[in-house]
Amino acid sequence: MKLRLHNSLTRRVEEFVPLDPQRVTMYVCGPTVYNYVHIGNARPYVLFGLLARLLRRQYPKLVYARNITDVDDKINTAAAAAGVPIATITDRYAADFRKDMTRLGVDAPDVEPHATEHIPQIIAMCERLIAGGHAYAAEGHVLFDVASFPAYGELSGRSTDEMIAGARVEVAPYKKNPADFVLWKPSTPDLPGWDSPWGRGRPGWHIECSAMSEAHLGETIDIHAGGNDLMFPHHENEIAQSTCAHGGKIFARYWLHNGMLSIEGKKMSKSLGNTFKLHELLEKHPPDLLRYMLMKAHYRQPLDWSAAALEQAQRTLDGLYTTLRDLADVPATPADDLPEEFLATLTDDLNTPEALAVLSRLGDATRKAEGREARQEAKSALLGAGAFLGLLQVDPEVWFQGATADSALDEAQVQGLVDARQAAKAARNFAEADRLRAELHELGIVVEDTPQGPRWKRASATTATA
RNA sequence: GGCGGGGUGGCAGAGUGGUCAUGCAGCGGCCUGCAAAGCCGUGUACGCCGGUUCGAUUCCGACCCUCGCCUCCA
Repeated sequence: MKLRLHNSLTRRVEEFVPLDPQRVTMYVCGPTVYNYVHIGNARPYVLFGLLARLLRRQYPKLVYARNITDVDDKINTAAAAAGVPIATITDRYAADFRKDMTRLGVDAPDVEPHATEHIPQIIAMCERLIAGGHAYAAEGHVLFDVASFPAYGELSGRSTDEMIAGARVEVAPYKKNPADFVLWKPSTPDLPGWDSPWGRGRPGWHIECSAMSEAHLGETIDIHAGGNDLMFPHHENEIAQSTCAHGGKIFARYWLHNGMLSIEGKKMSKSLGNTFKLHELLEKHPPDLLRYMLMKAHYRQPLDWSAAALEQAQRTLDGLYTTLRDLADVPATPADDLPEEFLATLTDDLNTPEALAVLSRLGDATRKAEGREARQEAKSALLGAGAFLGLLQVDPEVWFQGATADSALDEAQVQGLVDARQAAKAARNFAEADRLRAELHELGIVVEDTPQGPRWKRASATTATA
């Protein structure tokens, strides 16, 4: 398996060669837990979670870290507004985050470091940077000295000069250079803080990832991933801190960035407030649908979340589940051996749209397979590929008939109508049978006659606008 | 203004120097009491203009349009 990944550092797709196959390391920037995560946040966790799965097949010793940032000004604001300690806020939303990830079928990372549990490492890193001439203390702050790191701006393709020239933010008087950024900042008594050589304070935004990454994965890691909105300044600053703290050693060898989600064609962001909370979507839609939506476009491309797209995805999944339903009598378990063609799509820079195309072909092949063995094999392959993507593991009957949040069905009532229609048909009273079918249709139920008798399902259009 | 993505058939969305993406929707047919599901078949797709080439949607250049980042954000 040759894995190829797009490296933001070189802006090219490169073959992935780990530094040490016995210990492959990956770090994904996790959530800042001051609120529920939205569907856009979920994209990197689903996609890079899939990458971790893929890597683990070849490198069982993978160490995948996804942090929780639990100290931050937005958390302070939320805690102050609620009149509670920040831990009340962060514990709650971190727990919700984990729960939602589980529901979404995202594997837990190997390590889930919390920023507040790495304050000593953060302080130590600040001290090292100061000692190395890459940072300076001023008025209770510790600032990174951008001028001390000539490679600053390499990831995002900006030069320090440009950034200084184009600085739009008000420059704090204690900064040597407008582009210098905060590693540590002072806290007032009402804010959370820790004792440090520079007085009571708290970490800046970027330093925690550098410290946690170092603590759990080492000085040089193989893969660092996150949303492309983090490329600047967050990742740029991480590179600066870590590289300088480690005597110039490369920080992350492959940088992966996912594209942003939009909502009905409009930019989605927390600041604009047009976000869909993941936990709310999970109330309305099966995890399969949410995952399918996130995998439908390549991870580096922008992805528009819309009611129309949700509807299309629902129908596509219905089609695959119809195949599984039609082959319910074929015993099969998800195959561990993934079809070569399927694996090839994913190892090609995680081309999930191609993978989904292959999934459709596998569905087609499953439906067309003849003979007991061939049918079993085909179905196993379909289920196996589906399982890898986190799809198609629901019982088809549950998929089509199971209760959902927006419509609590009276199954006995439905069954009664279906039976009555069957009786009418047997009596060749087709007018009555059609009337009953129409009545079922009113309930959002579609009846299908099969050689084994009638079966029913919810109409696909159950995909309510999110 | 700087940096970086995009413009593909009705919609979504891959990909390729010359044969099919795939899904959804549509249309015709088979099947069906009628449907549904399934099956078979079906569509002058690659922003615009030049260039390279035997041949470009795919490579090069210009242009137009669009999105994101440059400030908290996955």
